[in-house]
Amino acid sequence: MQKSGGQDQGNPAGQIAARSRGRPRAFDRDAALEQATQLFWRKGYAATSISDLTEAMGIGSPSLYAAFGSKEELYAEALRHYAERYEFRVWGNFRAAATAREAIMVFLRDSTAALTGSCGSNGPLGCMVTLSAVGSEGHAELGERVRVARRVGLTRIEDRLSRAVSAGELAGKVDIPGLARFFVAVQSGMSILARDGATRAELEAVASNAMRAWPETAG
Amino acid sequence: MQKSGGQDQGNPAGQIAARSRGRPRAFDRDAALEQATQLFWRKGYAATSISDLTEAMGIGSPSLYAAFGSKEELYAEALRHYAERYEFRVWGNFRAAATAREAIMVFLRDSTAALTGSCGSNGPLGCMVTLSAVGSEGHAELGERVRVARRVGLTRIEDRLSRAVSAGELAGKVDIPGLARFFVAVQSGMSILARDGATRAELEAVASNAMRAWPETAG
DNA sequence: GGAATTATATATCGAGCGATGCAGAAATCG
DNA sequence: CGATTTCTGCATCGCTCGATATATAATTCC
Repeated sequence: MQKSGGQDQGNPAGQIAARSRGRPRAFDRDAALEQATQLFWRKGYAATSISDLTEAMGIGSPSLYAAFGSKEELYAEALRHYAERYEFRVWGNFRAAATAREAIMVFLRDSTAALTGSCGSNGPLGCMVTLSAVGSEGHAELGERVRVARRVGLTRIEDRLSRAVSAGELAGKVDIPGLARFFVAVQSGMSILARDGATRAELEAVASNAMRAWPETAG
Repeated sequence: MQKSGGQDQGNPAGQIAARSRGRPRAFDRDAALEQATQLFWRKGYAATSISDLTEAMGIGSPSLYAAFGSKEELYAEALRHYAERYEFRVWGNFRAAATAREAIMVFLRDSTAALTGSCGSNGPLGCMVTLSAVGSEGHAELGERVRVARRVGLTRIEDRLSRAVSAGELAGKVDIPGLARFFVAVQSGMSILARDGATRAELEAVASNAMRAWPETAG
């Protein structure tokens, strides 16, 4: 439908791309994308209008369409931006943890901070990916992207738990996908609690309770 | 804004109201409300248009406005309808359970069926109340109704757990609001998993894992 | 039957939606 | 410099949104 090309401004390593000719863009594309992301994050896809976006981004609609193509493409790029800019708050320490149990623990604990905005983030409450309902709103392609993003988290946990089985930290009979889905479900539930105004301390209690479900090592 | 009165057709006990004069309504109001409920449930408030609604309900827009007042009022009534028509699938056995532990267990187990449509329900996947984002979409009053509905579930569990403390089933030192919020979070997370296509068996595994977090009676 | 009352069907309403056409401004290239 | 290229601001496109005015059909009351 759209001439998808665009200018591929998203260069891989933050480098300034080869200078194009013609009039230069008058706004900071990344800053505008950040504003759009937060708006989609807070209000969802359907309830966010182009007017809302252009006002928050401080640009006119032709500039928006020149830089991002369409509302759908902008949302897709906002999802990418969100993953790059915010997900490390939840997954950063997860990767570095020595044991799977600690990994899950910091995953849940860091989530309490990220979801309630207690980590210095200026973002809205809850997780943009978890709370997105764009797939149910009649935008199948975007919905699939969101589902994939959700599945990434599940797979990360599954992989970490599988490694724990190999390392003897978990018994081989443990249902790894089931356990992984449980922890993902807990974090998803925390997103909804956060959006309803739950405090970080309240989410900490949820996380502590969830950790009690950790399988007995039966040592 | 609107002349809110209407005809108060929702009589308390399913009785047929005193026959009004004039031309009778040509459609079944409850059946139409059921259709509207399922549409809001599946697509959300913002993404559901009046055209969608009138088509699904099989009526013209003037009939919709005569019967329900406005889109917002229709959504509010759909929430009420949803609570009356669907919530017993999740909470019915909860009330009858002998112990708090069994109550939570059947609450989660019945949720797996209700959320995946495995209970003979023809409804969409997931919970309409849990997954609603109407409050973030700029409709504060509806958002508050949804938040209240979500809080009802939390309070039910809190009350049941408190009774369990009184009955000696749980130790007095247990953080009841925290434990209640944990189980609510698990069920909310199951709603999102269900909407993403999780099977009932997968949700059963989530429920089983969650039950392992039940506090030790330390007998 | 005739008057009064109420619901429906058709055809819109103004507003806002997502998206563009166009002319001018601002840069690079020769 | 002039030619070319690209972006921006203004105005607006066609469309759909939520919501109604109007005329007609269907019922009750007398």
